[in-house]
Amino acid sequence: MEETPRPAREGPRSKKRRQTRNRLLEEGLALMAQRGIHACKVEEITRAAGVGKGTFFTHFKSKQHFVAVLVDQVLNDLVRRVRPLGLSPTDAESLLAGVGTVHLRYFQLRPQAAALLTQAVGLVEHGQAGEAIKERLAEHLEGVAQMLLPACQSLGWPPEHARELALMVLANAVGFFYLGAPLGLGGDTPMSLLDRLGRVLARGLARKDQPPQ
Amino acid sequence: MEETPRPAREGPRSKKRRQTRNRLLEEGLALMAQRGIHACKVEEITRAAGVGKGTFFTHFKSKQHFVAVLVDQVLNDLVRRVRPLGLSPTDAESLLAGVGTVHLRYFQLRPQAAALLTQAVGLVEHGQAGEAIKERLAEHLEGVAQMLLPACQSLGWPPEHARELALMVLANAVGFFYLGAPLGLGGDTPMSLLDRLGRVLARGLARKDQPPQ
Amino acid sequence: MEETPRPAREGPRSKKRRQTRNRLLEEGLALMAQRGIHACKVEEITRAAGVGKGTFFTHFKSKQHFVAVLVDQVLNDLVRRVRPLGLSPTDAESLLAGVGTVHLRYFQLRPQAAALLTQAVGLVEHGQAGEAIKERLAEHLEGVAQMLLPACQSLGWPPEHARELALMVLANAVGFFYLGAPLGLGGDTPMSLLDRLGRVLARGLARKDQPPQ
Amino acid sequence: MEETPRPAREGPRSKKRRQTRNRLLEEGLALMAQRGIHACKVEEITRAAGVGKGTFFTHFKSKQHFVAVLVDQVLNDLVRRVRPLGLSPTDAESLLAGVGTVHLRYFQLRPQAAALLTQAVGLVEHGQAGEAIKERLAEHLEGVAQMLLPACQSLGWPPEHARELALMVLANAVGFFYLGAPLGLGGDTPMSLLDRLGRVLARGLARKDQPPQ
DNA sequence: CATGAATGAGTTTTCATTCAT
DNA sequence: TATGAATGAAAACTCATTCAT
Repeated sequence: MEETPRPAREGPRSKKRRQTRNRLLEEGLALMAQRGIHACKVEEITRAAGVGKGTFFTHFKSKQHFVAVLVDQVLNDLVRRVRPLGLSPTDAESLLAGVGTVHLRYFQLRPQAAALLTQAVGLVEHGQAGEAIKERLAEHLEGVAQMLLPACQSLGWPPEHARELALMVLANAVGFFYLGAPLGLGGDTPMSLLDRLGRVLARGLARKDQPPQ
Repeated sequence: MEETPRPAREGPRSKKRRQTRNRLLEEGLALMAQRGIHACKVEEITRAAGVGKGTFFTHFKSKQHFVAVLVDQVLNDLVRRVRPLGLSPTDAESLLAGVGTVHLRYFQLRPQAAALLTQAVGLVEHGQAGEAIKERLAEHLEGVAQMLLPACQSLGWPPEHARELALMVLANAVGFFYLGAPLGLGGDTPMSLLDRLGRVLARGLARKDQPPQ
Repeated sequence: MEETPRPAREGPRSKKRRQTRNRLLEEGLALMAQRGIHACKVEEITRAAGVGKGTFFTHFKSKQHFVAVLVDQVLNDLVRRVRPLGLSPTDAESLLAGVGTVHLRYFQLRPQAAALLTQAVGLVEHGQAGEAIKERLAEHLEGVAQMLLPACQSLGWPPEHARELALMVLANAVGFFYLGAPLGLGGDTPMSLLDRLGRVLARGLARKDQPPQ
Repeated sequence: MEETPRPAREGPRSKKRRQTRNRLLEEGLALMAQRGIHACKVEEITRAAGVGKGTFFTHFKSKQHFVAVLVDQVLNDLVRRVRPLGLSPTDAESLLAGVGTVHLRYFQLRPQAAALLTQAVGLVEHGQAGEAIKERLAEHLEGVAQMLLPACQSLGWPPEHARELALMVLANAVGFFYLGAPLGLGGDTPMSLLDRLGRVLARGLARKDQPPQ
């Protein structure tokens, strides 16, 4: 992932080439999020990027691989904000709250990323690019789960289900903004409320369970 | 929504016709969830339902309308489980916890429903059927928001943002199982953990905010 | 081969359907022979047959399968003329001469068939349809070889190389008219000469070898 | 034909350039014979020759012209073996037998040449390069026909049909190895049998025609 | 000259939808 | 009403060819 697909060679003079590639990714993310992965045609992307149709396929083996690269980028970007939280040691609740809040803020500012991730999941069963997406997603969740692992114990959450915790955090944020977007919900939610939602998981788990009845 | 498109009259004698329609919806939901709305072809659905391809279009104006009907059904079904919680008065936390838990349980048992709702959102901008889906979704959230309204006050949640609360509950459940499914997450989560997650929103909100530091 | 590919069911009322299929094959053979298999586009064939482009693919899984069916037809047709010669017992030379002459006459009258067979060989390595073509061709040669088997002995031709004999007869005729066509050769060769050429293989083999010099 | 297209002058110093050109032709012949003229992409050829894609077009005006050059080369090569037979005077039968045998041997050793010639015929109607191929082929046959002319009389073959004789000899050999190749026939035919086949035309024609029945 | 990045015309194939039977 | 044959608009992708470096 993330490397040039056809010929891996990246000449030094081709700074322009990389710029084109980035423009394609940028415009592609925007268009796919806006109109849907399927409704968005390759030619639209190239037109938006100001290059010929064929150019797309010199950068990406297929439309699906393009999506896979996009997913990879988004997750890399996301993890860059999340990881730091795991480095400075805090109590379990603060850690989880931080992670939740960062997720919500991230996708509030980038509803495109939420749209992309959600729709990309639909490709997971189709072709090798789909497989790549699936693996990347699994890897990401695994990473976040590792981060949350220390918190599990003090929250009384079984560590073998840490991945579900990570999933819940992601699904929360992604789902909220993906479902909300077309309904005009989520985008304008005040940050104070959003933060409160972000902390909710942590707080809810932290509170001592009363006898379940 | 929910009415036969071409001839609006639903003859009482044609029980078989309704059966066919239901079989189409049933198989369609399964196939669309499994293979994706786009990858699932009309002919696959009719074949699975044991009818000719043309029959599909005597029941549904288009493939998109079919999806709209499916969405309508799913939301009707969901609301049928949720509504009762709003009728017997309880405290805010219990109400919200109940709603959350019901959502999670519902979609754990029906990952198809989660897949359908998520993918249907991608159609929202396309055509009149998309519009219908959007409206139905908005209406649904509005309904749940109404239900949660009484809880808002005691939780200190601004009532004009009740819809966001409803959205969060739905997004939680739908996202968790839709993203989790291809990764093998969520489906096997023990009910005890799931319930804990279901209550999390309620508990997290209920807990008194300490001074934010 | 030779059967409807997608859905094998052939309703009784659809005589028209089979007519369409035949028209496609007919026009396809003509166009492919004239302009080359590659240069001949599917849409040209359907246009010539007076049907929509999509119709082609309801009859044939792909363009290559179409060619495979065509090859099958041509070989069936050819064998229908050749086989009778093997039934009435004659001497080796007459048998071989007859087979050679029939081949030449056949392809003189049907240069399209020669063009098709030749070009179809070029597809042999590509895809499953290519495989089918290859097998059909092998089967055909095997059949002719069987026919020629009795003649081998009296001609002193090793029976395990009977297939080469069959190949030579076919290659002769096909090559002659395929290479000759664009040069204006072959088509007008008087039948008397053609027959002489047809007998040539038989006579040449029949003649006792003098001590090789 | 045979001259470099863009700049017709063949600088004496650029030996390397000619080497590159030859490598392209060599690899091109091999690849086109192996995978088919159409399936073989320009880039494959340049890659095999170890040069950049653009280089191809500095040597050849187009892919089709490349094929034309290849055809020209093959025929030149072939004629180099055939011509000597016409110089030392022999009887008609020996001449024809020699020509036939040389053809068969030539293409048995060079199935690539057979494949190329056959497929090149398919280009004959397309573009100016096709025209060039056609003319080169006609010229070649004319040449061989001239060679065979003296034999015609004593064989009782009408001299105005000498070109058909030449065509038959070529078609024989080319067809045999082109059709045979994918079926595994021809390549291993023992030389003794091959020579017998090569002489067949001569012998068959030489024998006095009995009253045709 | 050599190169490989860019290009877009061109092709096969798919599939929702229509409609005659 | 049910059917499945026919349709053609689309869309991804290919690849010979051009051209700036």
